[in-house]
Amino acid sequence: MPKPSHIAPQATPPDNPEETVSDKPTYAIGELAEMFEVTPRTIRFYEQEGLLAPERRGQRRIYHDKDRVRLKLTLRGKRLGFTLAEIREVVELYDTMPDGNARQLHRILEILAEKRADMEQRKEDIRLMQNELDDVETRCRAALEGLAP
Amino acid sequence: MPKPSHIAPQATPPDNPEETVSDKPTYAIGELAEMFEVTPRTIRFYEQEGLLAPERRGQRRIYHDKDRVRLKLTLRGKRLGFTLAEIREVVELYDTMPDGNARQLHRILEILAEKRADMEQRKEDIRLMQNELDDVETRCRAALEGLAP
DNA sequence: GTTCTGCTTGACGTTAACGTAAAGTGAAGA
DNA sequence: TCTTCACTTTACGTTAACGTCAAGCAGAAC
Repeated sequence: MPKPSHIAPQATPPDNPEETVSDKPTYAIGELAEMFEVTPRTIRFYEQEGLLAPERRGQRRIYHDKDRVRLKLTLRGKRLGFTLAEIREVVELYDTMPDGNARQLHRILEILAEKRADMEQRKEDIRLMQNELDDVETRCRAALEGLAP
Repeated sequence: MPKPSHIAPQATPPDNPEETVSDKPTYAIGELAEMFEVTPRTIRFYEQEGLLAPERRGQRRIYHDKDRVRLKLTLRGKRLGFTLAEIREVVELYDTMPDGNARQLHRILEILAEKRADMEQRKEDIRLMQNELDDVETRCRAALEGLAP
C-alpha cells in the first residue's frame, strides 16, 4: 500500500470529485515506460510525433488509461512494421470520428480498407514464412539423421 | 525471343553444357529490380549485406533462379518487419545446413523455434489490429448514420 | 537546509536501409 | 567510329526512431 499523501487526511471527504480515493489510475512516465519495457525517451518522442497527449500537472506529464491504451496500440503497430506516421494516421481516426463530417468519415473508411488489405498481405506473408520454416526444419532434421543414423 | 549472341551460331553443338539453348534463366540486375519493384541499388545493398552472392561475368552480376528466390524471401522478410541482419541469419541457415555439424544443426533448430514464436506473436498482433479496425469501422458507420438518418 | 529521485527540456549522436550523384566500363547498334 | 545503354564502383546524403548526455527543477526524505 502506498503511504498516505501529506496533504489532507484520507478521512476528509473530497470537495473535488476528481480526487476521490478510488479514482481512475494515473501513471508517471517512468511507470508507463517500465510497464511496456520502453524508455521514457521513447514515450516523449511519441508525444512529440503526435501519438500521445498526456495531461500536465505542473511540468510533469500525467498519463491516464486512455494514454496507456494509445501507447499499447502504438507499440503493437510498431511490431507490425508500421511507421509512426502511419500509426498516427490510424490513431487520429479516433479523434476525428466524433465530430467528423461525412467526407472525413468516408475518408476514414477508405483508410480502413487499405489497412485491412495490408493485414491480409501480412497474414499471407506469415503463412509463406511458416512454410519456409517448416521446410528448413524438415531438411535440418534429415541432415541430423544423416549424421547419426 | 532474344536475338542470337554474336559468338557462335545456334546450330553448333555447344562444347560447354552450361551454355545450352534451353538453359536455366539468368537475370541482369535491372531485370530483377523491375521484377520485384525495387531499385538496383537495393539489390546491390543486399549483396553487400551478405544476402545475395550472384555470379560474376566480367564485371557484371548474373542472377540465377536461386538468387531470385533469395531476393523474394528477403523482401518477404522485410514486409514482416525483420531487419536485414535477422533475415541474413535465416538465409544463412540454408548455406550452413548441407555441411553443418550437429551443434550447428541444433542451433538452427533453436533459431527456428524463435522465429516460430515470433510468427505467432505477429499473428496475434494482426488479430488484435483487425479487431481494432472492426471497432473503428463500426463506430464510423454509426457516426455516418447519426449524420444522415 | 541539503540531498536524493524522478522528472523536465534541449541538443547532438547513432543506426538501418537505402537514395543520389559522379565517373568509369564494355558491348551493341547507327 | 561514335553514341547509347545498362551496368559498375565510390562516396556522400537522407530519413526514421530513437540513444545519450547535460543542466536544471521540484518535492520527498533525512
